[in-house]
Amino acid sequence: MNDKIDLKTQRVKGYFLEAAKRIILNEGVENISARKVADIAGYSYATIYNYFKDIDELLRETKSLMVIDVVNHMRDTIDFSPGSIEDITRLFSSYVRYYLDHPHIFRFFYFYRLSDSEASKERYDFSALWASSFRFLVEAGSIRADEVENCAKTLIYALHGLLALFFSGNGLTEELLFTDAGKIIDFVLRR
Amino acid sequence: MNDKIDLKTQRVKGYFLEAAKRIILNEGVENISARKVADIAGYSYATIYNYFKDIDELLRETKSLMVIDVVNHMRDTIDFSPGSIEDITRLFSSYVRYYLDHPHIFRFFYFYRLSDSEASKERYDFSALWASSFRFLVEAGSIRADEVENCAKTLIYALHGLLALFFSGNGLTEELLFTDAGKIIDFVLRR
DNA sequence: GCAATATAATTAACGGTGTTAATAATTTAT
DNA sequence: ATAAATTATTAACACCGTTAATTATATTGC
Repeated sequence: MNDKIDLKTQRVKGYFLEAAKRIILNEGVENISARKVADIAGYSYATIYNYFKDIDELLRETKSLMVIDVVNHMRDTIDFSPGSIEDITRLFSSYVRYYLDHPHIFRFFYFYRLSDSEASKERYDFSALWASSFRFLVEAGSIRADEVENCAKTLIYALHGLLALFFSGNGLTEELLFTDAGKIIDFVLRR
Repeated sequence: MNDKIDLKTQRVKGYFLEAAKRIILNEGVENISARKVADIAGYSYATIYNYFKDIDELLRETKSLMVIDVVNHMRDTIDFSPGSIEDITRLFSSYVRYYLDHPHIFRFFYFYRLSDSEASKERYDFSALWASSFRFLVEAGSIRADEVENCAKTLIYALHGLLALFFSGNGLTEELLFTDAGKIIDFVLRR
């Protein structure tokens, strides 16, 4: 009986989470509000507080769902076993392109501060995944085996820095973003 | 006569700007409000709108002032003519340390989205400044002359990526930030 | 099936926000 | 000193997150 209640509870929570996701995707997290979420979900605004402690908790759970979405998308569309530097460039370009196509997602993930909690301690360490993609460079003699991790880290952080700078609106244009990204990938991998 | 009016206008604007700066520095931009700013400045909240189109304009001008402050601070405290890789490491460490000591400034500069305007097109391109700091590495034979710019860019973007990731609250600890920063600086400059 | 109970959803309200219009106070010009 | 222009203030509006009290719905025991 309790599991039936849980099922219903989870369903209603899902309505709110889906609504929040839609608003963030279309309008950005800065344009979300309890009223809007409740409207789309088909409930009154105060009902949210029967399922979430506050808006922050709603946003945290929404983020968890959206992270899964992004990871799935990356897995499906990006080839993580490159065989050449051009492949790696394409790989990183896809990554950058994804966030350029979905600016609200980037800004929600990396610019919007959720209050700290247990859940926020989840850390997704992709450096191992990236590093494995770089193995072929060792065999090709481009970099030493013990440099793989640092090489991957340098690239990831630099690209994230470029993206963050671009979305912060401090004057970095999309064109400059791509030329600098290319320069950096070249510099790190090809010298 | 008109310049006297302008002087007074600029003075009152300054009171609001100083108030905004103080709040951002102490509480962060997310805790600013027209009422708070006016309170500190010693005016009523609606008076702001005689001097600024809206809060966004107030924040944009506040940011301009704060950028000048940061640039001055960097000029005064950082030695931009390093003679060794250790010096460069120290240089970047100071840069990182500054923002770790002033998280509200970083978040205001890079996480808070001001609506686009003419003023927001100001772009501060530091890469030339950084690049000049790297000249000695060419003479020392560490990197080629045509690599200086890419080398500087890689480092700056990577460090900014690290900082952005840290302040976004996605699980990067201060400890990991410093170890990774060290690894990256080593990887880029020393191999 | 019906009453009692527990659960869920709603409305009303509070103190906060940015912003505007109407009003009051002050300074400037004649 | 009075008229005009400028500056500052208060009142109001529509929005926000959140809580308490109230209503509606569903579940339980008989």
